[in-house]
Amino acid sequence: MSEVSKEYNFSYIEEKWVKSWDSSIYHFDWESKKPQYIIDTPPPYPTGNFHIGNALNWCYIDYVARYKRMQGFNVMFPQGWDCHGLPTEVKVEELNHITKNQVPREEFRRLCEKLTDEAIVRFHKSMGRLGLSIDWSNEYVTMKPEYYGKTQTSFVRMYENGQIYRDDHPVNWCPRCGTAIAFAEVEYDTRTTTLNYMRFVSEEGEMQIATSRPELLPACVAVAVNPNDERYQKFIGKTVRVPIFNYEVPVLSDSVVDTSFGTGIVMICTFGDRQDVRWWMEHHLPLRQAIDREGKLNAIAGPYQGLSVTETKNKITEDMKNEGIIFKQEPLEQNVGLCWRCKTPIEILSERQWFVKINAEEIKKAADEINWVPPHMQVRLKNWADSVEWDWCISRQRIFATPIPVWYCRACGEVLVAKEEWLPLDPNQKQPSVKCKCGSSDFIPEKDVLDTWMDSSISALAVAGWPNRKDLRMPTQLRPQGHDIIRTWAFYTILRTQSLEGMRPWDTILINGMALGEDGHKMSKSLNNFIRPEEVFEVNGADALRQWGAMGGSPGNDIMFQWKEITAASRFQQKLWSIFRFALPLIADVDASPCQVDRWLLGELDQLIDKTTQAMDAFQFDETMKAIRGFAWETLADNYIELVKARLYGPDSPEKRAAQSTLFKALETIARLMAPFTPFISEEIFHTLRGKSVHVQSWPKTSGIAVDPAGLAIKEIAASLRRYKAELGMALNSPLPGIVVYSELGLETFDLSGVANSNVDSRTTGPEIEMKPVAVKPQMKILGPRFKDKSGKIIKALGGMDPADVASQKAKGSIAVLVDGETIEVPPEAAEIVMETLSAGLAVDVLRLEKATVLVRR
RNA sequence: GGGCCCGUGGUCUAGCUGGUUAUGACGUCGCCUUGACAUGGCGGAGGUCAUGCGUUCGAAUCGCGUCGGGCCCA
Repeated sequence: MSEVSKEYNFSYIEEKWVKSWDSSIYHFDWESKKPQYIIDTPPPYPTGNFHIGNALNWCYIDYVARYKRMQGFNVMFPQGWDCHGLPTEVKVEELNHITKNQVPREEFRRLCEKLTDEAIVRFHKSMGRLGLSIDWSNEYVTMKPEYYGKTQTSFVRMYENGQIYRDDHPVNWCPRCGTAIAFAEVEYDTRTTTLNYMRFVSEEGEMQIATSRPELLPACVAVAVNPNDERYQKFIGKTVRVPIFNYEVPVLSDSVVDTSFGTGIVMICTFGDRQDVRWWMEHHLPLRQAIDREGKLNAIAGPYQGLSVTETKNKITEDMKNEGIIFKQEPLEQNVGLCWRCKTPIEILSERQWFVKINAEEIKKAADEINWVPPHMQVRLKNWADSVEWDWCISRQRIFATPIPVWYCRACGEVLVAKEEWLPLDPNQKQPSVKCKCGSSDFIPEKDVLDTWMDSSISALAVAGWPNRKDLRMPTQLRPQGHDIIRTWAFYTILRTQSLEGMRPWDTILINGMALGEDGHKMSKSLNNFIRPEEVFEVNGADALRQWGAMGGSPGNDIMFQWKEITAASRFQQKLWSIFRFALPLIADVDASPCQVDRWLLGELDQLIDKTTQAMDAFQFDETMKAIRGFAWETLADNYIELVKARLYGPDSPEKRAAQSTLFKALETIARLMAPFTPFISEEIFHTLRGKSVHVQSWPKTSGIAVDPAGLAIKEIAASLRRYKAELGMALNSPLPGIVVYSELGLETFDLSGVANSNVDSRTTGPEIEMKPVAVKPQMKILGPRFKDKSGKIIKALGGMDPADVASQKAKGSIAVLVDGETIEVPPEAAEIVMETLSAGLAVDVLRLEKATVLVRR
C-alpha cells in the first residue's frame, strides 16, 4: 500500500491493464434479462491506420458503452469492418504493380482480402491500446461469406418484395474507375472551363447556342429556349440542324431555361448533366449516347470515335472554330461532378444497372421516430431525402465487393435470382442447380458487384441477429456516427431497415463532429497537421487522449486537437494520483458518523452524482468530465483535504474515522464516475481500494446526504482565512493569535484550527459589533415578472433609497417605493441588503460571511 | 444559388427553453517551498458575448438583416 510512486506512471499502468484485463466482461449476453443496449458501431474502412478522428468517435462510443453497462444494461459494443471498395483495389494494384484485369478475379480478390486483414490487425492494436470496451464476440467482417451472405440475403428479399429492380437508366459514371457510382458518391468542385458560342442553322434562321461541352454535340437530341423569351418565339416547334453531324433536332420550350445564361438557347444532350436527364425524361427525347464506359467517344461521334472526352473537346472546338461555327469563347466558372474517390469528372451514361427504390417519405417518417442528438442534424437527412431524384444505383463494375447473386439465361435472357438457402455464393464460381423456365441450364453469371453501402447499411440488422435469430433485437439503441455520412450510411440504413423489417433501425442517433488539426483544418497528411493516436499514447497516455475527447467540446461540434488540452488532461491525472497517494495510507473503509465538514463533502458528492448522471443521459460528456474534475480538484483536494488533514494525521478518534471513511468514499466514487472516461487510472485506484475491477461496478447512486450548511460555512471561513493571510503576506501555515467564529449553526472548531494552525473558538451568538446596511441589491427575478415595465424605475428608486431605511422596511415585511409620485409596495425578497461591518476601533479584523462572522485577533 | 451550424477575455471553450457579478482550460501578472502534488496553492488583470435593427420591463440567450468562418448539397 505504501509504494505509490510520486509521479503517475501512465505507460506502465496502462500497459499493465491492457495486458491483464479480461475482455469477456464486455460480451453481450444473448440470454440476459437485463435491458439491452445495442450500439450500431461504425464499421471503419480498414485501410491505413486508426487516426485521431477514429479515436474521437470511438471514445464517444466507449463512454456510452461503459456508462450504460454500469447503469445495468446488457450492452453490445460490436465492431465491424467495412472492407469492400475501390481504395483497397487501387492499393492492391499499386503494391503489386498490376491492374485488376491482369490477374484472375479470385486472385485479385484474395490480394484485397490479405491487405484488409493486415489493416484490421493494426486497428485492433490501436483500439485495444485506447482502452475501448469492444465486444469482440460480436465482430463482423463484411468481406467474409458469413457477412456478405447477409448482404446477399437482403438483396434477394428486397428483390422479391419489389424494392430492387434492374433497368436502363442514366447513372453517374466514373470513366477512370470504370463503374457506376451513386449520387452520394458524387462531389462537386468549381472548375474553370470555356463557354463556346456556336451557330446552328434552322429554316427560321441562325440560332446561337452557348455550351461548355462541345464534345457532346453528337449527343445533342434537342435545343431548348424559354417560352417567355421573345427573341426565340419563332423557333419553337421547328427543327434545327446540328452542325458537323448534320441531323435535325427539335426546338423545345421549357421554363427552366435561363434566359440570361449564354444566349438563352441551350443544347440538350444525353447526357451532359442532371438537368439534361430531367429534360430527356420530361420531353420523351431519344437517346444518343456518344460516350462509352471508358470515357471515349463511340461510333455516333463519327470522326471523333475512339478519342477521349478531353481530346474530342479540343479537336472539335478547333474544327468548329476553323469552320466558323464557334464564333466566340469566354471563360466559365462551373461546378463539375467528380468521383469522390478519384476526383475524375463523372459522365452520365444510360446503363443497365440494379437499383433500390427510394421512398423519401417513408425514410423521413422513420427518421422522425429517431431521437437525433443534436436535433438539427435530422434536417440534413430530410434535405437529402427531398433532393434525391433517382433511385439508388447499387451495381458496380468492380471486383472486391459483395457479388450480386444473379445469373441470366443464355437462351432466353431470363433473370435468375439466387434462392436464400443457396447463399452465400459468387455466381461466377457456381452455376445454379435449377433450370431456367425455358428449360435451358446454360447461365451467364452477373459480373457486377454491389455498392459497399449495401453491406454497411444492414449493420444494425446484422448485429441485432438478422436474419437468422428468432429474437431479432431491433430496433437497436444507438447509432453513433459522423455528420459527413448522414446522406449515405444513416440514410441507407434507415431505408434498408424500413424496407426489410418495417421499422426504424435505432432509438437514438448520436452525431459526432470531426477531429480537426491544431490549425483548425481537417487533419490530413498533406496539411502536415496529422497526429497519430500512438504519439499521444507515448507522450501522455490513452487516458489523457480520452479525457481530451470528453472535454475538448460537445458532441456534434467539430473539435480541434490541441496538445495543450492533452497536457491539461495529463495534469489532472497527476493531480488525481497525488490525491490518491496522499489518501491511501490515511483512509479506511469504516463506519463513522460524519462531522459537519464531512457532511458538506458528502452532500457535494451527491450533487456531483446527480449532475453527472443527468449529463451522461444527455450524452454531454464535456459537462460530465468537467464536473468530476471540478469536484476532485477544487472541492476535494483544495478544500476538503486541507480541512481534514489535522484529523487524518491526528490520533484515532471518531472524528478521524469520519474523515477517513469520507475520503475513502469520495475517492471510490470518483474512480467509478471516471471509469467510462479514463478506464486505466480509474481501474488502478479502484482496484487498489477494493481489490476488484471498477469495470464491473455499478454507477454510483446518491446517498441522500444534503450539503451541511455548517460544513459549508466552515469551508468558506477557511477560504477567507487563507485569503486574509495572503493579503497580509503571511505564510498560509503561520499561526494567528486567536480566532472566534460566530454562527447560529454552531460550528465545529477542530478542522478550522487545523487549517488555520491557530486556536479557534466557536460561539452561537454575537459578535457585538456594528453592522451597517450600505447598499440595496434589487432582485430582478422577483421584480421583473411582477412589475414588468415598471421594474426599471423601481430598481432605480430602490437604489436611490437609504439602505438603512430599506433594511428596516424589509424587516417589517414590505418595502414602499416611490415611483413617479406613486407609492408601490414591493415584497421583501425583492431587495437584498448589502451589509458592512464597522470594525473601526476594535483590535480585531472581521471577516463577514453569509452564515458566520469571524473575528481575528491582530 | 439553397440548407444546416458557428462567431463569447491573448488562444480554445461552456452557457443559448431570456432575469442583470458570463463557465472552464491554457496563457499572463503578483504572492506563498504549509508534512499528496511547484505538473502545486492563494489572489489578480483581462470580455461593448462578430455587427446593426427589432421583440421585451430585461437579450450572449428570441426574430430579421449584414459581415466572417465551417459543413452538406444544387
